[in-house]
Amino acid sequence: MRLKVLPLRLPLRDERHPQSHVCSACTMREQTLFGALDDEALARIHTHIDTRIFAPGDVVYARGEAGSAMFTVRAGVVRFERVTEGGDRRIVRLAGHGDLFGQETLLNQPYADEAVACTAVQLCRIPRGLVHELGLGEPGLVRELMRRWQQSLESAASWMADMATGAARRRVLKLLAELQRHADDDGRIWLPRRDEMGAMLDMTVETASRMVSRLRRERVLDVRPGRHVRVHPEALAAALRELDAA
Amino acid sequence: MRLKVLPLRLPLRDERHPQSHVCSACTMREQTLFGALDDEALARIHTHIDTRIFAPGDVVYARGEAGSAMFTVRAGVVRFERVTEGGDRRIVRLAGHGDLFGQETLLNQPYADEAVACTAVQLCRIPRGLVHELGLGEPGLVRELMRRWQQSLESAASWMADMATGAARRRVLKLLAELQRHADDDGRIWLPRRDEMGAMLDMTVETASRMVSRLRRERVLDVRPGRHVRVHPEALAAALRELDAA
DNA sequence: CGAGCCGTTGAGGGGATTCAAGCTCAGTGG
DNA sequence: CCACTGAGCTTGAATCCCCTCAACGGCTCG
Repeated sequence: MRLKVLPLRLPLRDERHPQSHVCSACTMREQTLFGALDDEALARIHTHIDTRIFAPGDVVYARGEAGSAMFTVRAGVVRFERVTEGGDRRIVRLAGHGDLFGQETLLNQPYADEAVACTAVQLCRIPRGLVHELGLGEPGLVRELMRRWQQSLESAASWMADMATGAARRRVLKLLAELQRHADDDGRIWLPRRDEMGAMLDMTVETASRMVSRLRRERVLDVRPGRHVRVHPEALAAALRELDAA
Repeated sequence: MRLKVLPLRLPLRDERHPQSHVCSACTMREQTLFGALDDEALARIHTHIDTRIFAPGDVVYARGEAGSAMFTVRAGVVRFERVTEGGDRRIVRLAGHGDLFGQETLLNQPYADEAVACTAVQLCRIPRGLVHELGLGEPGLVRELMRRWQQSLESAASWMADMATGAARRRVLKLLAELQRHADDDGRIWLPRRDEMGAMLDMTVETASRMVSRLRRERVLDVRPGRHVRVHPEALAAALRELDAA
């Protein structure tokens, strides 16, 4: 999956333009944390927000790391892992376009999970100092932060209900439905490696492979060369309906 | 499990005492949302916080309900359920002593899960108006709120890693370890009904029963008449270690 | 071109579910 | 007082789904 860098009307890292200009020109402004701020508030920002690119498999941060920034997903998919006492990793949720993560840094807490890029990923790195700079006095910002926190919580809960419940086939179908929400503009989705699917759905690579193969035979999944993967939405919906009927 | 009402130095609902007196006398003050507030701030509270009692099985609120309050657990255990499209319920996490839940009401959102009392439960009902009354200007309160949100998120993620991973025996052992954290003063724990364990751990009642029976034979669990259940901490720890070794 | 990673498929075994029966116990009403 | 009932728990037997172990093919890369 190739990364399409989202357009900014102004160049990044251009010293002639303070951060506020960059943010106010951001194509995602309405969807992000600072969408709630007016230009006047944005103008008070001096801390630097920069855009960072990660390749698939890159670690954004490690669990337990004492970072000092949180992140907004501009493009791509990020996963959050932790390792059980038994020693095998488990993926606890995903983040996609518009999602905020790493908020725990605002509380001076170390990161709770390991964040890993699934696809090519473009992130905005938001230093925690920036939020303090604006102050928690900015009510719009506070509210927006809370909204993000609740969103993460909701995402975790529904991940629990969808990806950790029922037979292997059901879980794989639910995962595909979720991945479809993160599809790119051409309708292509990121299909995890089989061992990654295993870590998400608590199954072996072999089982994951069998499920995928079967879904390909059933024309729910269309895997074309070069990791161009497509889902047939109707077929997927039909398969899910069929499960619920039983 | 009988509910021991936590002592308050001042009576509840006594009109002669404004809310601030009740809160400042609260035996849990340090652990709760308003622990961060000083007496001066507390004095500004006029909205009424009351204590509510629920019996096992009582619904605190339903999913989708447009409530107007959040809750702090003073005593007992609360569970959060949702129903999958297939129609079976799934418990996504628990809350115990000191935990805050229902925060989404601050965002004017309907409750995300159904909240049900597991044991006898004593809650503080905190109307959302109260937070607005204090204003989001109170930085200590905002920070405390964020901390709670992060706590819920962490709880959901670790629930995912513990209760939805591995073989049935492992999941049951992890559940017991979690329940032990919510033990009462006498060291007794709440042992869920078998179908409730099923909803937590995604297994059938029969499997849950078999696992419990086996743990009783192995002297990890001590079930005495009248729902007085005790865990042998060392035996439990040993059983968990044994799993991780394999 | 061999090495290694990733994916796939098969065979066999084991763990969880399914189906079924019986048990305990609290509540109810004769 | 005790039979009756139903809910919750337990146990057994058969089935099935998923894991384990194993082999193999395609692909990339040194």
